Formats: sequence, structure tokens, C-alpha cells
Amino acid sequence: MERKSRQKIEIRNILSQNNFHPTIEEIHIILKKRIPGVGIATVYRNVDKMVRNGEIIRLEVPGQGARFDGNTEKHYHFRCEKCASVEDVWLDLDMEGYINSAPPLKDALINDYVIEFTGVCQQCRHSI
Amino acid sequence: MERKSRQKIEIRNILSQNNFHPTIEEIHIILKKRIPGVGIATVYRNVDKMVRNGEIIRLEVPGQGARFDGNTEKHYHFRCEKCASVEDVWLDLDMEGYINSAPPLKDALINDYVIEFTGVCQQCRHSI
DNA sequence: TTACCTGCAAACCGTTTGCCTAGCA
DNA sequence: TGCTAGGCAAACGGTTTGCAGGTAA
Repeated sequence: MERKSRQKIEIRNILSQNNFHPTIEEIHIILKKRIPGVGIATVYRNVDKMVRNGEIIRLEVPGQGARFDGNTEKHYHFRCEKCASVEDVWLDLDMEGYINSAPPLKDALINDYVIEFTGVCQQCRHSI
Repeated sequence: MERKSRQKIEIRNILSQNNFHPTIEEIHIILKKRIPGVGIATVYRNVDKMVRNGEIIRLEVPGQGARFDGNTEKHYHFRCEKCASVEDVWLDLDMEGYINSAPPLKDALINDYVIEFTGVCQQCRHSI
């Protein structure tokens, strides 16, 4: 049985912010302001559990640690190569046709797919 | 000036195999059969350089280390959640329209995008 | 009361780095 | 010969784990 700890509730609150994709470390920093003394292992354990439960999404970021997204509706992401920020991208795509026709996808059991755009965000683009 | 070492040439040979996406460790194991005593740092250094030169592509894999793909033509990947293998996926997609119209993409400078499908491959699906 | 959860610190493990030697140009 | 690349091992940094005490149900 899963219990509701104060730590878990606050982590969920942090991740429920819209278009916010913090790293474990960023979550930890914010969490410490609300619960001083909280350990980073607690963040890892809770976030891992939430990912396994499907409550949040894990975004892989090369080089740095992973980022997390509390919005589980199907959408995509853009990552800035300069400032490492991540932004939501909402596209109305239909992948089903491809999944059912293109090898090796049609012979496999496809559970999910992700699309990640990379480049330079508007902010970094204008601030040379 | 960049020199051609035996190590570098063999790593490139390994990565030029079609639909092959080894990890650093796998490259190292294969490389050791050809050049006994080669160190894993050599694999890291050469592979990093090749990625920076755009000769190969780095694929991020959650949990395990990255995988690498010697084919730089635009294509996508499917990763099996059971056996962790990666297969090429060739789709004739047109993303330009989305990139030029959907925020925040249209305000950013998009350099690239990746699509990764996940699920259970044909092999794992049939071998319960 | 009793699992589960937390904080702490050590362990882990993939990756990077420093240093010295080897070998290509 | 000069300078890049390699081998080795230590360092690094993010993540995981063991343990003892805390806490939700």
C-alpha cells in the first residue's frame, strides 16, 4: 500500500506546474524551501515511483540528468541547446498509420513514441 | 590536424555496420578482439569526436549508457523495452510544416528532431 | 502497531581527466 | 622530431542502496 508523505505531495505539487520540466536537482532545490532538510534520495525515490505509476513523464537529456514533466497528455518537447530549457510542443499528429505499416514497427508491439526537437530557443536566439 | 589511428579506423568500421546500434561497452568488447589491450577511454574519446564531427549519431537510452549509429541519413529508431535492442525506422515524414507553424517551434531555431518508438520487438514478443 | 517512508552516507557505475608513453605525419 | 592519440588509473557526478529512526494508516 502506498502512503501519502508530505514529501511526495509537495513533489507532485511542484511537477503540476504547467510547461515546467525540472531536473531532479531543481526539484530538490524547490522542495528544500518547503521542507528544509529533505534529502535528494527522497526526490529520486518519489520521482521514480511516479514515473513507474505513469503520473509523470521522464525526459532524457544528453549530458545532464533527466527532466520530468507532470503533464501526461500526449505532447512533444523542444530542448534549447544553449540554455538546456525544455518547452512543450503540441502537435496534432497521426502516427497510427505509420506504426501499422512501417517495418519494424508493424511487427513489434508499440507502446509509445516520443518526438524531441532541438535547437536554439527564442530567448537565446535574441540574446547573442 | 586529426590523425588516423588504428583504433579510430576500427571503431569507424564497427559503426559502419548496417542497423547496428552498440553501446560504448559493446564497441569496446568488439574492438578488443581486433586490438587487444585497447582502453575504454579510447573508445569514449573517439566516439565523442565522431559525434561532434557529425560522422555518427548518439542515441540516448534511459538507464543504460548511450548507443551510437553510424548511419547519418535522417531516420528514426525503435527501442525494445525488454531486450534494449534498437532498430532503424524509416518513415517519410514532413515535419517542416509543423516546425514553421507550431509554437514554440516557429519562434525558435530548430536544428534537428528525433523520433523514438518504444515497445516490445518481434523477437521478445514471440518468446514469452 | 506495522509496513512504508525518510535522511544520511556510502556504494555504484558510466564517463571524464591527467599524466606519461607510443606512434603517426 | 613534434604533436596527436592511446593506455592506465584516479577522479567525477549523477543515481542507487543499506540502514536506522520516523510516520502515516
